[in-house]
Amino acid sequence: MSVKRGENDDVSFFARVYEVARLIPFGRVTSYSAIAEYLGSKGSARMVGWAMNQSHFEKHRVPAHRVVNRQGMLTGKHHFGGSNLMQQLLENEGVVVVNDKIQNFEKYFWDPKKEIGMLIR
DNA sequence: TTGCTGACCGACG
DNA sequence: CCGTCGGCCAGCA
Repeated sequence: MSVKRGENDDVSFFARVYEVARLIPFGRVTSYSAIAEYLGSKGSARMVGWAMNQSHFEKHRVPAHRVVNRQGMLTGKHHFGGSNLMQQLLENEGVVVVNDKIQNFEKYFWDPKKEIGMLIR
């Protein structure tokens, strides 16, 4: 009997990523690894990025532009139509981006493990 | 089933 | 500072 990896009782790994991504407040950003760590798979930041890639197929719009890498760099901007749309969206929310990198990243950083934990508490 | 890729991360030299 | 490598796991040929 094969074991299905990445799937849980009701929600798949991807669905969880989308769910967390939608919880990111306006004007806030987080990282792939932060989401991965929140989901219990710290080393699977790549899967979060892959999920973001597939997020465009989701009915509800996922704020993928609020998800960047550990350094606060817009590594996934190339997947937003090929232009600097990702940067435009972030700046529209008050986030300053210079040379594809978020300024004061720690200031805007939204840690799901921490923030959501405070909500449920 | 195997092998490769990928919007990442950390370690190593 | 820079390039390279291993680990992580889902999807695809």
